Amino acid sequence: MSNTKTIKPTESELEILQALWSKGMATVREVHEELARTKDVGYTTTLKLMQIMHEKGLVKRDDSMRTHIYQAAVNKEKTQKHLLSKMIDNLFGGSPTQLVIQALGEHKASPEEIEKIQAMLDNLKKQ
Amino acid sequence: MSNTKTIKPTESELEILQALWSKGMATVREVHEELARTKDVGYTTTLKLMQIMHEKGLVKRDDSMRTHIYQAAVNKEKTQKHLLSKMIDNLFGGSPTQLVIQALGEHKASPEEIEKIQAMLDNLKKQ
DNA sequence: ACGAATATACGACTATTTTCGTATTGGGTG
DNA sequence: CACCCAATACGAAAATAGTCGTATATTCGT
Repeated sequence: MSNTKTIKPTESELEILQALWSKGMATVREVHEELARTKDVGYTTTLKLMQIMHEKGLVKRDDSMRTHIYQAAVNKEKTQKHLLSKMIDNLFGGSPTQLVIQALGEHKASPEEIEKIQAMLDNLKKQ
Repeated sequence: MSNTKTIKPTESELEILQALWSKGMATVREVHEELARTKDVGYTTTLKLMQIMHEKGLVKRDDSMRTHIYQAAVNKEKTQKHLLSKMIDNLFGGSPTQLVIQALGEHKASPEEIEKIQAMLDNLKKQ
């Protein structure tokens, strides 16, 4: 009960989370410059977004200094799984298998990767 | 190519598309009753949504009769692949394998489904 | 033929997300 | 110290999504 807080970052929030996941810790400026590479957006927009994310608990920050240092407060894998679930529900009629089949059918995987998945499946079958 | 149109249905629109994909053709009433099974929403809300989707070109309809008949105007597999690709790029560093692993790790698949995926992987390896 | 049921159209209201302008504050530099 | 730059705070507009009430039209049963 305590957790299971609905992780539901918006599209823009996800972009910021990605930047933070890859950087670990970062200032608003750094995150903004990362976003600005692919998107035309103002600095204060990024700032505001990150402030809102802080209120929502999506990011943590150290504001003991004038320039605040942010980091993600939500786990990357958890977030991935959550959004994956959403997609499975919304788009694949609740069937993870359908999603997997589509993903593998469309996007080429190397033999090594295929082995990796097969190993995982073998493992799953044993349970 | 008439395509390259950004397929970006909202969450509610996706629910409706799912109903239409499974039914092929359906009235607003039929779609609404499908949605109402899992969601508390008014009939006119569903109607309005479907009208908007019609304007956007997400659905087609035959309005030659009083009760209009709707059907999806976007292909299911294409939509799935499109959104899947986006997610792989945005959230899984471009690695479909990572996505597959997450999906299988979180969501239980039945032994039959596992077999199905394994068969597919075997097939992929042969190429 | 009339009333009930059911359909569409459409406007408007709410909520959420995204955007940015402007004010203010804190430091560093000359 | 005075000035300038970079940073945060904050309000509010703009854009998008979702909701539903109500008006109107059509069909159907009796």
